[in-house]
Amino acid sequence: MSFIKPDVLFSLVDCNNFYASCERVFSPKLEHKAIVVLSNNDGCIVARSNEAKRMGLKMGDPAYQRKDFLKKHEVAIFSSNYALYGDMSERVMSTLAEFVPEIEIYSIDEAFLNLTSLVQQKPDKLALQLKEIVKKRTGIPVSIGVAPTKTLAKVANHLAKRSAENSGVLVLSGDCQIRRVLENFPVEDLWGIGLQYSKFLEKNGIKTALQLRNAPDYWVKKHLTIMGLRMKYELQGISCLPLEMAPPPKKGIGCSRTFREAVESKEGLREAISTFAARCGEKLRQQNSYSKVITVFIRTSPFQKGYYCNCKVAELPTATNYSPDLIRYALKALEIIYKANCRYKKAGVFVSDITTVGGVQGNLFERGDREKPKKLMAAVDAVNERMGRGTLFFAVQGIGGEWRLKQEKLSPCYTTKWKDLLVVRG
DNA sequence: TCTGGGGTCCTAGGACCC
DNA sequence: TCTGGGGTCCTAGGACCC
Repeated sequence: MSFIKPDVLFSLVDCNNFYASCERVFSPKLEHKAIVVLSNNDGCIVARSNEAKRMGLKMGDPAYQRKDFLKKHEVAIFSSNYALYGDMSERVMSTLAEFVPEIEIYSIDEAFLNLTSLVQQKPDKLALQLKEIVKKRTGIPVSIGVAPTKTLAKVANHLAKRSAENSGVLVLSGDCQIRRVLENFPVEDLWGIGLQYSKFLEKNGIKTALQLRNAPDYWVKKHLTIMGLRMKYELQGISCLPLEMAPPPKKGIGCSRTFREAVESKEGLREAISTFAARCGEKLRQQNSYSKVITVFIRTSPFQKGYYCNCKVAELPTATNYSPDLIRYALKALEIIYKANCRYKKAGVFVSDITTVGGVQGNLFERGDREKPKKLMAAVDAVNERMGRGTLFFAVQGIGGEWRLKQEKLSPCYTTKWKDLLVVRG
C-alpha cells in the first residue's frame, strides 16, 4: 500500500555546522581546520566543524573542561557572534527565497521549501543547484533533503549530511525507498523524538523509525500525544505539517543571561534586570505587540551549595511595550524576590499575555498622552537599529558591571560594522 | 574559579458556569 | 435507536525544537 502523493514535495535546507561555517567564510585559513564556537560567556561548545566533531568534541561540553584538549589540538575557538550569524542567515534565506517563493524560515540555519510547483526540473538537480548557488553567494555549505513531508525531508536531510556519496543532497521518493531508509533510521534521530521519548520507545521495543511508523495509532497517540501521531502519518508520507510562510507573533518573549561573574549587590541585579526588561520591550515593539504580564527570576549557581532560585509574576495595569514601564515593574518585582548575601549567577525577564496593537485594553486611571511614549520608543529603536544595539539605553541599565558577557574570542562583525569590514590586500 | 538562550505545543486537572 | 454531567478557561508541568 502506498500513501505517497507524488505531487507534494518538501525540502529542508540546513546549513552545515552553521556558526563554525560563518567564522570560516571570513578566515579561509581555517578551511579543513577544527573550529568550535562557544555559548555566551564562552561557557559551552555549541557548534563544531566536522574536524572538531571527529575529534570527539561534543555539543554542550563545558569549555573549561576541554581547554587543554582544544589547545593541544590547535582547535580554533570563537565566542558566539550573533550579529555575524544573524546577518549570514539573512543572506542564505534571501538567496533561497529568490529561487523558491514558498519558504518557511524554521531557525537561524534551516528553512523548509515547497518545491511542488518547481519540479518541472528533476528535484535532485534542483536541490543541487540551490546548494551550489548558496555556497557561491554566501560561502555557506548546506545540505538538502527532499521528500513528500516535512518529517521525511528532515530524515532525508539527516542522511544527506552524513553520507559523502550523495554530495549533500538526498531525494526520498516512493514508498519502497522510504521504507528501506526508515528501517535503518534510529528512532531517536527523528525530528520530535528527544531523550525521554527515545528511552520510552526503546523500552517498548521500538528502535527504528519504521517500527514507529508501524505502531498502532491509538498507542502512539496515547504515549506521544497528537504530535506523535502526526509524526507517524508524516513518516507514511501523509503531510500533516503545512509550510508556515509567515511566522505567527510570539506568545511569550524573554531575555535572560548567565553572568560572567556572580553578582551579589542589588544594584548589579537592578542593572541586569533593567537591561533584560528593555530588551523585552524592543522585541515586543518589533512584532507590534504589547504585554500585560511580566515575570522576573533570579538564581544562584545550581552547581554550588545553598542554591536559591525565585521568581515573581506581576500583572501590569495595562498592556504595554514601553520600556520605562517594563523596567519599573520588573524592578518592583526584583525587590520582592531579592535576598541579600547570595551569589547570583543568572537572571531573566519574561513578558507574556501578549496582545496586538489593536487589542490593548485601556485603563480608566491611565493618564497622559498615548502617542508620546510611542514616538520616544520609535526614535530610540531607530537609533539602535542604525548604530547598533545598546547605543541608546536607560541610565538604570548601567555601564560595565560584572554581569556582562564574557566574549574573549569574539570575531569581528565583518558584515554589520563598518570598522570590522574585511580588508583585502592585493 | 569556569556548565547558553529562546522558543513551541500538548495534556491533565481544578475552578467555575449552566 | 442509542439517552450520558457537559463545556470553557486557566495553569502547571512535561515533552520537544534549534
